[in-house]
Amino acid sequence: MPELPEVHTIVEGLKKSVRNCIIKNVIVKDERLVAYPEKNIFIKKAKNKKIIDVQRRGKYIIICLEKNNFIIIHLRMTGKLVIKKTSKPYDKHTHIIFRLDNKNDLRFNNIRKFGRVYMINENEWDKAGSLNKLGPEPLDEDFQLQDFKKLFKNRKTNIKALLLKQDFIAGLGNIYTDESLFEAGILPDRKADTLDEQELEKLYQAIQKILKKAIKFCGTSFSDYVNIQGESGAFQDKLKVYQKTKKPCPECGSIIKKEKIAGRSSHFCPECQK
DNA sequence: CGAGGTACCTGACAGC
DNA sequence: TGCTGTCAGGTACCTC
Repeated sequence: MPELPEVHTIVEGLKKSVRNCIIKNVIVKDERLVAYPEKNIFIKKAKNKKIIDVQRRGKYIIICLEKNNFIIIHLRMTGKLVIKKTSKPYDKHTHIIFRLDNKNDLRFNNIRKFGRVYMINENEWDKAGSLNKLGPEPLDEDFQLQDFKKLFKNRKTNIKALLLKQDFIAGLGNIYTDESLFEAGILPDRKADTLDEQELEKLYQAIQKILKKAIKFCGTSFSDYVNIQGESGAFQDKLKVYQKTKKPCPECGSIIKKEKIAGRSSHFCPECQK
């Protein structure tokens, strides 16, 4: 489900709802989702630990526990985190339950079971998927235009594939790459080394603008909800090309096209994007 | 290293 | 109604 703005929204919700709670128990209904360490060790390590804070890096959710332990969650395609009263029955797709000390559960729902959780200490960042290999945060204040331009040195692949690579830049997924490329007027199959200085600047500005706007609207929800209380985001109403195949471009009226690029369906305006 | 394909899963929807 | 095929917001792993 989620890209950077959705994960950001979820993390903000988690800060309000689980900070200072103690994890009393963990119930794992499908151990495939526990990537590290082994299920029983995971449960043992999480038990009776206090949640100090919740943070985000790329699309990873980082739940900071006392004693420098961290629960890392990646939602992948269909993952959701919800707060439910402990007394409420589980959803069909609830696979991991963190039972808290305030009569609430933090539940990890995951239709397609692609999501993963990790439990690490301060020396185990390399155990949490590709968390320690992520590229820069696009909204980091220190991430300036010149840093963005530097990333493009010697990169020859198409721009869509590059923006989707989490070790190139963190947090962008299929929605926001398509929307950012439209905003910047760049076709998704352009080779990265053909972008001129002006186009790189437009793309840098577009990514910032789109992500900030999506965060403001609490992300994009299609059939799913986004935030921890089950409320929808609203950015889906602001999308200009993503899932607008055969609809008129909001800028020029041309028909929006969809093509498979970098293995993902890519939406673009053949007139506005060059 | 880069690029491209496939695997992992379930459900929704289109077309017959 | 029900079958089949395709598609889905992501990433890991394999091969060339």
